[in-house]
Amino acid sequence: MVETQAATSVQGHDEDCAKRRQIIKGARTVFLEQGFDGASMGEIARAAGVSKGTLYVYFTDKNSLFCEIIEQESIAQGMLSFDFMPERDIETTLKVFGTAYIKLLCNPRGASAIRTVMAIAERMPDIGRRYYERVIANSLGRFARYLDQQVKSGTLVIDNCDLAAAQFTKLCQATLFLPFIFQMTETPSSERIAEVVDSATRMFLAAYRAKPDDARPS
Amino acid sequence: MVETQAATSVQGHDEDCAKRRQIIKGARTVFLEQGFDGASMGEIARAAGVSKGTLYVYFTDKNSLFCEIIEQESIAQGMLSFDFMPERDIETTLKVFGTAYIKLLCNPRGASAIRTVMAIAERMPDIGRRYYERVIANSLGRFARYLDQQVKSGTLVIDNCDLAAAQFTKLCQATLFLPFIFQMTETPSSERIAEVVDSATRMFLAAYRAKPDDARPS
Amino acid sequence: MVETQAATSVQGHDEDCAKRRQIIKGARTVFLEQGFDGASMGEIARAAGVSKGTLYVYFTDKNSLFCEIIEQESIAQGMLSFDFMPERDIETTLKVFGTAYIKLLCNPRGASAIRTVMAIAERMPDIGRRYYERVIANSLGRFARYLDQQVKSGTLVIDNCDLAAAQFTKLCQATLFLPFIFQMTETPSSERIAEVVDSATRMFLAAYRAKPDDARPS
Amino acid sequence: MVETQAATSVQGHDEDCAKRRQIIKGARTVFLEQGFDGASMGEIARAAGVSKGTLYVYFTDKNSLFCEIIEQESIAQGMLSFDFMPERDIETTLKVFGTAYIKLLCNPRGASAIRTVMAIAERMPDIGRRYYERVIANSLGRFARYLDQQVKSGTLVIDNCDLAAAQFTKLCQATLFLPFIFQMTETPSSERIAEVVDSATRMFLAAYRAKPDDARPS
DNA sequence: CATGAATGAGGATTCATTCAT
DNA sequence: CATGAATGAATCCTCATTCAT
Repeated sequence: MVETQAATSVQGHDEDCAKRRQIIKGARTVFLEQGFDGASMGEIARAAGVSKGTLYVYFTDKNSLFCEIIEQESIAQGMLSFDFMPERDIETTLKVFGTAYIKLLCNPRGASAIRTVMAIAERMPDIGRRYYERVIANSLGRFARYLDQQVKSGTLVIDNCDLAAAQFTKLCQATLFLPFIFQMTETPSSERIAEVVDSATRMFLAAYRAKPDDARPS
Repeated sequence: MVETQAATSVQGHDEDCAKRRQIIKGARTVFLEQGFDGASMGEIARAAGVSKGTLYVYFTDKNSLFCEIIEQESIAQGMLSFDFMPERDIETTLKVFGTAYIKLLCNPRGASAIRTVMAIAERMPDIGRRYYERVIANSLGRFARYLDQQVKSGTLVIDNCDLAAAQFTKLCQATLFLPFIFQMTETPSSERIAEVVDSATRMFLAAYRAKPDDARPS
Repeated sequence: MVETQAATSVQGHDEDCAKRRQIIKGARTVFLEQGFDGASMGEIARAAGVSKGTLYVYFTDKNSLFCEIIEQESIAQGMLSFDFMPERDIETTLKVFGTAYIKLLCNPRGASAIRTVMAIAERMPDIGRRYYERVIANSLGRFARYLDQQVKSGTLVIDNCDLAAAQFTKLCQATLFLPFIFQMTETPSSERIAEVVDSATRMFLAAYRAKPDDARPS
Repeated sequence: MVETQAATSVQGHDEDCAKRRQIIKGARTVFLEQGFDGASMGEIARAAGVSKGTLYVYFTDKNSLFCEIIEQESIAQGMLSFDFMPERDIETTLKVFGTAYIKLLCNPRGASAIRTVMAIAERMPDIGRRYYERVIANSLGRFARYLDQQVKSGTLVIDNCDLAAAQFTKLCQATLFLPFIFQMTETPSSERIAEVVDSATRMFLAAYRAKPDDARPS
């Protein structure tokens, strides 16, 4: 109510007023738990602690509320990104990245988002694409560029860095992701993650690390 | 309602009479195309060419019909399995298996099933688990046993064959599976599949093929 | 349940089975009493003695139920038509027709239909047009053709029979129709109707009856 | 909220302060365009350029706002009335009046008002009655009094001037009003109006003009 | 007074399920 | 057994109305 805030508080219910955030929070819970069809606007309203009518003050319909949730979720996950510090040795970098990546994928929230988006991707392809681009392609792209640098600096020998990036992330998922997403296990322990990521790193480096002979072909 | 029918009508409707199969066929189409919530019993009845009432003669409710579909689908996919001919050289075996595996995963039917089950796994965890066991763990298990044999026969050196099996299948998915399931691309071409599977095979063998030195440590 | 009926009973819920008629009856009451927007599907269901769901078995939506009501109503009113017996003397014919016409217009049911259709004509022009053609233009047209005959037979001298027909029906409405439709009065008594129709007839004949001189211009 | 405004804000909101007029203007547009049920308070607020809350400062509810609109509209139309200059010859007077009357009835605004009121008359009979009295009975009454004068001055011979007044206005509507209100045609052209009004005038005078013989029966 | 955010009752519509035939 | 008409609960969404500021 003071002048310093006046400029931003005028904006009405379009940006990020408290109610809107409150709704989004409730909707995220319900949508990610129940999926698009499983979630009802009534339940969302209850979860958010507002009336059903209020939902429609902030979002034109169920669809657009859902899109907003996925959008935010994908931005949030896309931002959680991984610093590839070029000066650090490759092995450590791979392990740190792989571990962080798996922890993102194999926790209840990340898995819910993936499941929910995957489920709806056939009927709402745009949602699927946006999510893929924001969350998956984005990390993968940054990782691929890191690999590029390493190739240029002679540490690695890789033909197709995009493929290599995908390969590494896939290797890290090995026995962890699918069992988790199909509800076979709880979130994997740090030990199991470390084990799988170590193996992935070894395999990756075995395939792509520059050999001494490569460097000195003369 | 007359006696002439009594004999046949006694047998019950529990096994696999034609009507039941007909219903399952229609339901599979609709469930896999639309997902659990998207499918309506009316549409299923229409697709199966029976009345809505008949659905309830064979299945107690929508839920149990869905379970049956997924059960059958998972059995069907689990049966489509891969012959690991021990006499064939490893490289070829890996490539043949990898290619078949990806073709199974990245075609509309396989993807629909995975999507559908993944989507529901949070609300119906049993379904998720059964599917995983039947379809994924099953193939993976057989592949792991094949690797075991190869380890025993000295062709490969693998510490954890379950992990290795998962690694190979994951490597084969590298750049193919997710873009497909998130609707970024159509079913990948044979060429692209071959490329990715070849790279996976190379990487796998680089890591796990027995080196000449390994064999003669004595 | 006997064979003689088999052929017609097959038709399902498309033609005029009892339920459908029952729904239409209830819907007519409610729609004509409350107008399109004022009527709720719940109230219609209650008035028809069926469940809300049943309404949608027979009609795709509120709109099409409404159209059906108006269609039927307009057909019913259009069929109530007026015999113009050429052999009867004109004066009697006009009085009989005028009286019947006003009784149609100025009774609760006819008025409700006109009101309801008029109200919706701006948003659903097709409904307005169909109703006008079926109910109004139809009677008017037949009356105009009767006048034509009388002109040809020398009894009347009329330049524009369509205009004349409209004029007569309007004259008959004089002080009756609007007060009734705006709820100023109950259905007018036969005496009042006779009075107005007599006056209309006199005026019409004063303007259009062939004078003796017209017939013998020689 | 400061004292400077106190003085003016005391006067209450009952009469015709600017805000109130502003609301009425917006509401008229929306109500006449969409009908009572079709109009939403939100749209009215938008059309009036005030907040929804303000509507309820000036009017207790939607109903009473609607009544006010119809009231004002009926007054406005009732005032648009027709000067019956006694010195002008009857034929001209009738033609001028008939033409003005039809132009009032058969233009979008007049038609909207009639349609709107007619539509609601069954559910809100008072509204119907007030409108009839103000708009229809009023013009008709003044016209009837004019006819009275003409009867007294010997120009016309009319038994029931109220009936005659209604007859003339009805004759003028002949082929024009109903087709227009049922959306069969656009606003009729001046030529068509002139044609119908001329015919009405001729017919009216043929029936009611004093004949030379009438005047000198003695 | 003026606002507009918030409400919740009510409306149209869908759909899993039942039941008389 | 097979049917399909009938149901009514549940869903999304709208809108008149209220109230704190």
